[in-house]
Amino acid sequence: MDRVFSDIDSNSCDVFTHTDDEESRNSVCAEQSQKKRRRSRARCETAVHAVKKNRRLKANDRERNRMHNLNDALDALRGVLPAFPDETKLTKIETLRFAHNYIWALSETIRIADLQAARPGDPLRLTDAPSPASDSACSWSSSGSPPYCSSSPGSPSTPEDYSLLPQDALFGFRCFASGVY
DNA sequence: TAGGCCATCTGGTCCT
DNA sequence: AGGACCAGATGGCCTA
Repeated sequence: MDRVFSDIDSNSCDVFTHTDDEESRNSVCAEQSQKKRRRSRARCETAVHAVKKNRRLKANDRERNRMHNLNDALDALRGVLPAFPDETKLTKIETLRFAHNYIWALSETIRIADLQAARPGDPLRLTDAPSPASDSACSWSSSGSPPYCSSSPGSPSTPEDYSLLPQDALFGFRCFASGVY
């Protein structure tokens, strides 16, 4: 902000410094010069204000557009996530958490399918599943939002939960992201 | 009415 | 120098 003032002062307002010596030599015109200076200063200040205001408005506009782009991306993300017809729109944080968990569920689906393909006829054991996320890896946000697992997002917390995988898990993760769990 | 969510404004910092 | 990004502040709207 101070940069704006210095820019103006060093360009359009430098008349203040350049006229000082002349005024001291011509005392008759001192009062007139002072009035002139005050008017010039007032003009400069309003000009500075206008420049500052204009830059601010432009910055606000860019910021608005940036946030709109961000919201468009979130809408696109909501669009590719499974949803029920009568469901209310996911909030921003829910969308991000659900997407996180959804990706995890899909990768688990692929992994289990690969295991079954590699060992046909061999029933999948719980020991084949990855270690469930420890409770310490999950945290509640201060706002009371649903828990979020940083290590293995949305991964079931108990071995029994793996019975949900893979298809049923998607519903569970949705509820998880929405705080229904 | 309190709390959650959201849009917007704003000033600071970093990057090109 | 100007734009992008970020975080804090503020006010409006909605719901339990």
